[in-house]
Amino acid sequence: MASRVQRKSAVPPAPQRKSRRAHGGVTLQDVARLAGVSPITASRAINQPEVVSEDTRERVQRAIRKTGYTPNLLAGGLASSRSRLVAVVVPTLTGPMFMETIQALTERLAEVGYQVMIGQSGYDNAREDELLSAIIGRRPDGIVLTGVVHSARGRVRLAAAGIPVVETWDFIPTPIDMLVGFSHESIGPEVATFFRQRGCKRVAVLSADDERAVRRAKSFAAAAHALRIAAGKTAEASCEWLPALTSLGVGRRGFAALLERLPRVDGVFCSSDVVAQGVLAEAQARGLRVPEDVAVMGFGDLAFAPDLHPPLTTVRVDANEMGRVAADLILKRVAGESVRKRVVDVGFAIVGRGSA
Amino acid sequence: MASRVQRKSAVPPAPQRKSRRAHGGVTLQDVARLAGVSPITASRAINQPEVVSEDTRERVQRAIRKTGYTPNLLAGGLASSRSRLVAVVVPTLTGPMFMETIQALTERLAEVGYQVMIGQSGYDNAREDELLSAIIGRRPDGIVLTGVVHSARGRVRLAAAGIPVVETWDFIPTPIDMLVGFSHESIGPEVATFFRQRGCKRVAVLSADDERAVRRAKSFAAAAHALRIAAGKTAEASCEWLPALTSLGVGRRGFAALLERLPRVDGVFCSSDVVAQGVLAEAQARGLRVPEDVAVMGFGDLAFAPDLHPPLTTVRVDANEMGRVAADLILKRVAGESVRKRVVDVGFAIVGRGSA
DNA sequence: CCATAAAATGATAGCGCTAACATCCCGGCT
DNA sequence: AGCCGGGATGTTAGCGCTATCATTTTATGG
Repeated sequence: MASRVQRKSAVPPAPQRKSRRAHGGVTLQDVARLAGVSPITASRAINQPEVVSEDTRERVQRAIRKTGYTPNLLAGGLASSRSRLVAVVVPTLTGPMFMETIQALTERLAEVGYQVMIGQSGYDNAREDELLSAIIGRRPDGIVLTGVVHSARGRVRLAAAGIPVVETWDFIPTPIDMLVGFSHESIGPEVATFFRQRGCKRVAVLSADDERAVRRAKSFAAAAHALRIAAGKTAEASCEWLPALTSLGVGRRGFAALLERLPRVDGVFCSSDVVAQGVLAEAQARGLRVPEDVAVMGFGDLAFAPDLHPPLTTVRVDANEMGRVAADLILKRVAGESVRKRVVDVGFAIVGRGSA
Repeated sequence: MASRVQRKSAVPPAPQRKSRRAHGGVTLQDVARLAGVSPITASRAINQPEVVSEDTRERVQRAIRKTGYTPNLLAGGLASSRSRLVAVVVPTLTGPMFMETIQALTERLAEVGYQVMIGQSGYDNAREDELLSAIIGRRPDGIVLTGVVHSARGRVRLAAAGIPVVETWDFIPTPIDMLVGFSHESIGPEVATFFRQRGCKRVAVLSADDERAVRRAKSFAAAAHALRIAAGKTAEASCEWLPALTSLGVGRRGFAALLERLPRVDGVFCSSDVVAQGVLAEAQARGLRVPEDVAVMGFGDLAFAPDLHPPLTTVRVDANEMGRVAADLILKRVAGESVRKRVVDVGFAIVGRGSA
């Protein structure tokens, strides 16, 4: 450490350098001093307990308890380039669809000391770039996208960031990195076939107009048309669109509108169980019997589905599984293991209950 | 640029010191070099654009775009002790109750470049300490608790951490720091009075057994008893308890159990709209007319409440407002302004609709 | 008893950024 | 000319932690 220009004149005895420590917080340094070891040993006692001696570990633990030390994960993350953070992007927090996935993800990650950061993309792609900056800037160890579409620009940025990315709730041929989801396009034909087996002759779909719901709806309408059980003249005519943020009321009014247009409809595929619940309510209010007059199929198999009246027939997707697998994929990557199966199809299943 | 110590003996040409830069990431240094300014000036161009000259700002911006630089917020947070992170603790992610608050909070904070980190406490207090460590370790600029509780030890730790804390969804005399919520105890009497005005003679409460719901239920039962309109012999006997994680089905079966015990009940206060929905379903299945045979009151005024059949009378609390105010309180604190009103009561309101 | 490997600990130098202070530059005023 | 004020920019030194390598201590065997 060479001093600079001045050398003579020992007048300023101590430069009394600044200290930015405003926090008054306890640092690893303090713990180490109290335990009588070097900071790095204290660090090891915390993060790799197996490499330090029993005795040392004890002393450090005691010092931690005495001082109430909480490691600064920002500093640790900066030094080790492991932030122990995983970012999740959801279109919206309200709406039970993705919550289960996030919950499973959060729990799995919490087990190994990881936290989850949430970003809301909204259903428009406007603020997306900003959101990406916020996320990438935090240098998370992984990013989980809940089926969000992304601009080409966004996809490139994500890929370039060198952060493990898991896309969920969808199935596309070219994921940014990894993917765990299911094919929305495969659902339509299966549901259409199910309706035909149940004897429906004029089915329609009541769907939110967010991107994935639209794909389910269109594949359904096309299949129904091909099977000659579509209620409308064309596939498109058999679709009734709802705003992306659905609720029971939206479903209810949507069904009313659908009946207006296609009074003889005898089967409805809904883009979510919430919408289906609205259809059930409207049907009941109009004295339509379910499933005799109109069969109703939901999507999601949410908690309330089996308790509806009649119990809701619906398409189940394993939201939990997606969360767990997404967590595992990221953790595996972080651990340096290479992931062979970068694309996982969790599939779906039609759960036949009373409503169809 | 002074070379260092060695001068003679050019044998070891370069000490070839380690470089931990595994990321290959672009740093502020790179941007600064490209823009022809010092790193600190580049930093200012980003964070305090108003203090640098127009020309410099432009050059830095261009360099950022060219390199695809994304600031490392971990490093920035460490250096400035401002993490631009706010942690939220919820009992559970599923369940729509708190989501609206978190959504509002997230949106407000995103506007000013803050992110939200989520922690799940679960309804038991076991992992709480671990969760607190994880949160405090991240050095968030604020912590939002949905619901107070928390072990004495936890409260002390939070207070000691020196981080602004906002408790929400409750109202207690001695918050850790700040609070925005409403009094659960005040709700019971108002609802009881409402039932009496509606002419109910034998009311009961069907409630989840999480801490705050219990307080609402007990205050209601006590008030109903005092008004002599309780269905049970004692206040406690007028309560039917449900597990904390409620669903439509749980509410439905809970109501069935309640009817078993108190067949002549003519008014039910439910701990959430979801439970109320179950009650409505069960009533319908049994041919009980609502509100003629039994009046039903929910709690939360969730999105579906007005669309139920009959429309649900319920207690509304402004979940959005709580999120917004919580965000504002924290931001104000972060900005160094002192907060005079550290306790905000957002109140509640009974929304009379068809079910009671 | 000493060589040798293995285990435990320590010294050093950053990770990428910003606070605090220092310097420079330029116009305006005496 | 000389000095002052203030805006723009630069220098220095960390923030609190850990990767890397160096050193010390301990176990092991010949």
